[in-house]
Amino acid sequence: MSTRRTPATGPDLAAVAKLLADRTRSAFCLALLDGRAWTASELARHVGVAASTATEHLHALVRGNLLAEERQGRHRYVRLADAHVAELVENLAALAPDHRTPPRSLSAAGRKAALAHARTCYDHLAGTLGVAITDALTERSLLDWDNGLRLTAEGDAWLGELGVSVPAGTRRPSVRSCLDWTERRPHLAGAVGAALCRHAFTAGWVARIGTTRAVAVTSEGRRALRDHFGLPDELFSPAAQR
Amino acid sequence: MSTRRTPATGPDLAAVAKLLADRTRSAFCLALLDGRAWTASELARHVGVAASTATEHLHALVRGNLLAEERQGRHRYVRLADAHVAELVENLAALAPDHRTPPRSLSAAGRKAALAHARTCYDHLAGTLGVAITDALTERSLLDWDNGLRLTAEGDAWLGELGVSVPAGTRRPSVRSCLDWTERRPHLAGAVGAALCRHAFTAGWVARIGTTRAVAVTSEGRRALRDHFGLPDELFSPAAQR
DNA sequence: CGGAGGCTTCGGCCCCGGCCGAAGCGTTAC
DNA sequence: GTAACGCTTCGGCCGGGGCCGAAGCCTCCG
Repeated sequence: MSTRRTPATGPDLAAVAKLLADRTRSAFCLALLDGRAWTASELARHVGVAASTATEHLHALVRGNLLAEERQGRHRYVRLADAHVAELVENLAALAPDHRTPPRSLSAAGRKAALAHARTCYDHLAGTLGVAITDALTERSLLDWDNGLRLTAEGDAWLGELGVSVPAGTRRPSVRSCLDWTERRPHLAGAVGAALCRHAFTAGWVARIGTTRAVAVTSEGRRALRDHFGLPDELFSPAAQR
Repeated sequence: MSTRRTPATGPDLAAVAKLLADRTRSAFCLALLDGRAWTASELARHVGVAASTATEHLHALVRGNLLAEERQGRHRYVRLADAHVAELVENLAALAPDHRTPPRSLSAAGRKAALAHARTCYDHLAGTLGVAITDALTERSLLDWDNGLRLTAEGDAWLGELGVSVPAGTRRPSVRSCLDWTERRPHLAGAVGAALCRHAFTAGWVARIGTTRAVAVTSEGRRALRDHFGLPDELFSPAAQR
């Protein structure tokens, strides 16, 4: 009965898709899009399933090479296996019908606003902040979208002056556009996006809000955004976050 | 019981993934990656399921906006909805474990060889041919991979001389790299890849083999590949296909 | 050394969804 | 007009898989 099927030539698309075809597992991946490592129980609590259920799902995702795991003592940390997986998840999210569920409570609204304002998306910056930076770079001709996204020569030099070093020689595209679902507009990803994000953290421009993927722009950050990107202070003042 | 779950914030990734999480549906999409429109019964026969089964799957894929359909008399033609979907399917295939099932028969081996040799991949050229063209463009500095894939100024001019017009002003990236599963190497996709493929067909460089997505390089095609890309004749002589 | 907490395994429940064949409808071909 | 053909709907079968709680293991902490 089961042998009726044709011998299944080509890659087993369905096997990968099946891993993401479950609300719980996809919620895990969406959470992990922040690029950090989560423990199994954090994820379980986050999506509201029993620990045993989370364990099984995580095993499946790790076996399928979508997640990488790291054991530390009694904790099991998982993160997205690589940038390819992150890109796949983004792709799926972009094609998915967005529910746009309105927040149920005041605190949820606050959390949502903070997330929309500035957050990490895998390894780069997203939200209003990410889009604003991307727009600023475009306006100053450091990025060029006309013939497919690319970094201009000026952009390359500008990065150097800023002291941002982009790892070279990898297969990873240096600039890539990432469409996120809160802004519905593309922002800068790829190796340059990641380097810029790293720089923003090490230079103290931004800091994580608690353990979420939302980030806050510091006062140094506001100064840097004004000086280096020409972005007005008000845009990222604490008052603007609410 | 079902209301225990958290209210499902964000896009419904799983809904899209579920559409591709079935061997039959994913086989449909893989077949449709050739960029052409297939009838429902063609697809049913192709993957070996009953017509009624195919109907239901196709409805699901159309409702999920992964496929577009077109009715003509008693036929129902379906094709991938757009380039985004094609890209998603490719992404999934790239992450999937490839079975590399050896062909079961001589004719199957022949078909497989023809496919590996030259074929369409959604709307651009793939297989040995696609990779060879991409490599030739790279070698002549018409494509630049160093800072993310981009078309160089020379490449832009070269396309114009060749008489290939690339539709401008769309959101689609002009050049994009596509990793296909037979070559395991990237080849040229995006708007330029599509335009080049269109040109190859209209200029009579290549022709479809029957109704498959495999294509044959014509004698004019071999001449053009030599003159314009510096590719040796032998590479695409009919004898080389086996 | 004992308790707490994180993770895992197992058994059992239940529902979802993929499959087919039969029957029916509409279009095309003769 | 009649026959063939493509597609669709429906009912029924069956397996896979997602969920939980209980019990157990291992690590960390006091």
